[in-house]
Amino acid sequence: MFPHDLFAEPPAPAEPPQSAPPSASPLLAHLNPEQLAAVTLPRGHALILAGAGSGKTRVLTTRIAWLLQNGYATPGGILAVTFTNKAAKEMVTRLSAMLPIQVRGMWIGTFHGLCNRLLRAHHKTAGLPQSFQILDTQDQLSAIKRLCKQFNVDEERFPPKQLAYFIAGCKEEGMRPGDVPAHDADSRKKVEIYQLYEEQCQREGVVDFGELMLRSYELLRDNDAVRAHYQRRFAHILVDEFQDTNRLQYLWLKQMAGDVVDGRLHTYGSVMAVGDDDQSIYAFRGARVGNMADFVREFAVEQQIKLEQNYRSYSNILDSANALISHNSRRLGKNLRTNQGPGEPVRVYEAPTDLAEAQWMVDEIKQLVRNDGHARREIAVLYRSNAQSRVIESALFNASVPYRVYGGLRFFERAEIKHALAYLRLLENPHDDTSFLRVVNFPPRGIGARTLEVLQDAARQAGCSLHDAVSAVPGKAGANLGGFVAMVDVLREQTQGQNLRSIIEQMLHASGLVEHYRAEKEGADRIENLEELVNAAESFVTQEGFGRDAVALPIDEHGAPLTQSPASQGLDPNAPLLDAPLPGPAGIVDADTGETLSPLAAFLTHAALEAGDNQAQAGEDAVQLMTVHASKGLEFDCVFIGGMEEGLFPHDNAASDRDGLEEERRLMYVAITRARQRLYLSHSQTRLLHGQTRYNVRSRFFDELPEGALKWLTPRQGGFGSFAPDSGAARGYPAKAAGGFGFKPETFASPPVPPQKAAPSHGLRVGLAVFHTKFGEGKVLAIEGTGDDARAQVNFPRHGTKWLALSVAKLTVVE
DNA sequence: GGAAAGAACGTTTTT
DNA sequence: CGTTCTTTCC
Repeated sequence: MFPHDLFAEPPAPAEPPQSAPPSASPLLAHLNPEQLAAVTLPRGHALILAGAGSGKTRVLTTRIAWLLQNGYATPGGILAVTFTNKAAKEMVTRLSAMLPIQVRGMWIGTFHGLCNRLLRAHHKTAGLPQSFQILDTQDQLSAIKRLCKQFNVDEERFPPKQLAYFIAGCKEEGMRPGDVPAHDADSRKKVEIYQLYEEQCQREGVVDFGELMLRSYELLRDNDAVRAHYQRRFAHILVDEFQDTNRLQYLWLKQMAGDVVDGRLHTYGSVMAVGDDDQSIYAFRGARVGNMADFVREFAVEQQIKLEQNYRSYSNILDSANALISHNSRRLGKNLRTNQGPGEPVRVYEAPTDLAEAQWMVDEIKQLVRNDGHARREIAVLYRSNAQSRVIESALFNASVPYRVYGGLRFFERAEIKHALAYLRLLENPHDDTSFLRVVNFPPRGIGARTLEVLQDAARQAGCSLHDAVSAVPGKAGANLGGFVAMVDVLREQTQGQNLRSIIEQMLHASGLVEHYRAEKEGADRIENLEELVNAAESFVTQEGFGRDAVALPIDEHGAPLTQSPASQGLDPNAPLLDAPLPGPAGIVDADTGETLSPLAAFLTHAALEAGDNQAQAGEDAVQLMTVHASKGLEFDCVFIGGMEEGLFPHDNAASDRDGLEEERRLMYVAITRARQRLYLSHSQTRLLHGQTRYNVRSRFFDELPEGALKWLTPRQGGFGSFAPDSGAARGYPAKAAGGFGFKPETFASPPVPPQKAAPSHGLRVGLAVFHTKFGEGKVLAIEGTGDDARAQVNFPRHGTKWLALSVAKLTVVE
């Protein structure tokens, strides 16, 4: 443990000056005044509101470089947290380009990656085996399903997916089963399952993503010596994408930064949080924008800097983004500006069908490439939901335009890779029942559901893992099981002490995986992936990925820093900074024993925390297709945003409450601000969704864009556009039907919707104003189905958007 | 134990 | 409509 008196106080770093020094350093050249101010902030907590395209990452990395270069911080004193591995990598890359310093001593990584380091280092204190395995979302779900079967949970009433969501949600809020308020029978049952799930994970030595965060939070909270060590160590904590932090991550940061005494937070280092409340688009998975306000209050933040200069887009695009987002209430307030001219207008296209919309996109894309010389990789098509990509893909395919779809399965999530990893995990930890069950009969070796039931019963009776219960199963089934276990056990023996490559190769052979896929018709790709796994392991060992982890824990058994880089001795700004290899063994070090994590365990950790990228291959010149969410942080010369329709964007499931609608608007804001030069928005009157044709009105977001920045490529028709814009109250939208039909859809070429196969008996049309006895006046947004099944989506100013069965609801058309 | 037919479901997603 | 999971049947 860490006796307090053994903490050698690090040499007091010089205080950052109260006023910024002249930007003589080349580091600070080309920064605008706001950026410069942020980079050279004096000691103390700060919130940087960084608008889209305002040089956020640049500020963050330059800040770190500046602190180091001027001796205000040592590499060991830096903690920089991001959300994605990509962002962490980029920070490291940029930093190494700025300073000839080894970035190894710094803790730069994702929340989960850093939590993993903490837990490996202090696994005993945290109550975990040193080589605990990490469950990804898939693994977690199968663990829950298994639990439900074992305890006869009614999966109708408690769908495992929902339970997984519930458990993850609890952990994100920092709640253990005992902390969850449970007033009704249903929630009590859920909490009970949560409790059982935790016991199961603990027994098997596995942790899920939420547990990684929660467990390390508790480690800090409950262990004064550990907490004190890190608090003293990290003089500068920097957080990227702060608007995306959930409650638990905020609590974690607070523990890292200081202690609450008498209700007031006393901190050691300085926390710099960088974020943009307007780009908060992950509330649905627990992100709390409110953390920004809480941070300002609880940390008594005095320095708030807004980065509002945008270096990305022409002003027509930026004005559109600004105008749109101004319709949100509860903003911290920020307005992007640019020095560039207006640029091209934002083009708006209305298509009769989703097919036609896609065709229009393809035509425009071809022109952009042929006439304007844009690279295809600089053109992106963004959409709200993945289902929309299909039509666009086929249109691009038919026109032989190369394209690439982002998202989908990543490398380490592929079934064959997960199987291989399961075998490897069993080598590390035979009691990992999730992995056991995954591969016990894959490739098939005559172990069926019946046998496994018997085995699971036996294991439960004996209170042991499946591995240990195998001998309790009699007969031929038992023999088969015994064969499997023996194979894994022998493999473990044989590969002891061997290098990673040879371990994996032997596993692939002994498990029969390769042989199995060789016999399969579609197996060639899978075998290729398995070979790629060997390569991935190889490069993990040799490349810097493992090198970075190698110094994950630079402290010895007394808690003193192990890092003997010049940095930890206090940095001489004039001394040449060395990039010498660090002393000491490779691997993550145990804080108590000095033991290092085996390369295999480290690789498995890497596989769980970094699912591999699903990026387009560099060098490939293809049009980029992705969801708006996936586009965050990226930028393109030309951006198409399709499906700009009520029900899609804003999405049905989000448009009913104000918070949901505001998040949709932020999503649209993110989408718009991806574009550098050209922005194209489109919507379609009809769209095939779930096998049914839907009739959609164009999105209300069009009415929130500045008319002067837009160019309508098709005549505007009645719809949301003809209503008075809302007067602040999001719920009051659309205000009323007055003037809504000044334009007669019939006067234009496009057919009225819905098409008149047989005149619908209800006499409703999209866009009509209707009256409901209970909800009052509303506007028809969409109509689905025919006859008795027909239903209409109606927006009522005071009751929100509702789907009404026309055979039941009493609707009258308002003249 | 495995292939084939049927049912269910369909916002966004990183770790 | 298309995918994925489940059930069914051999």
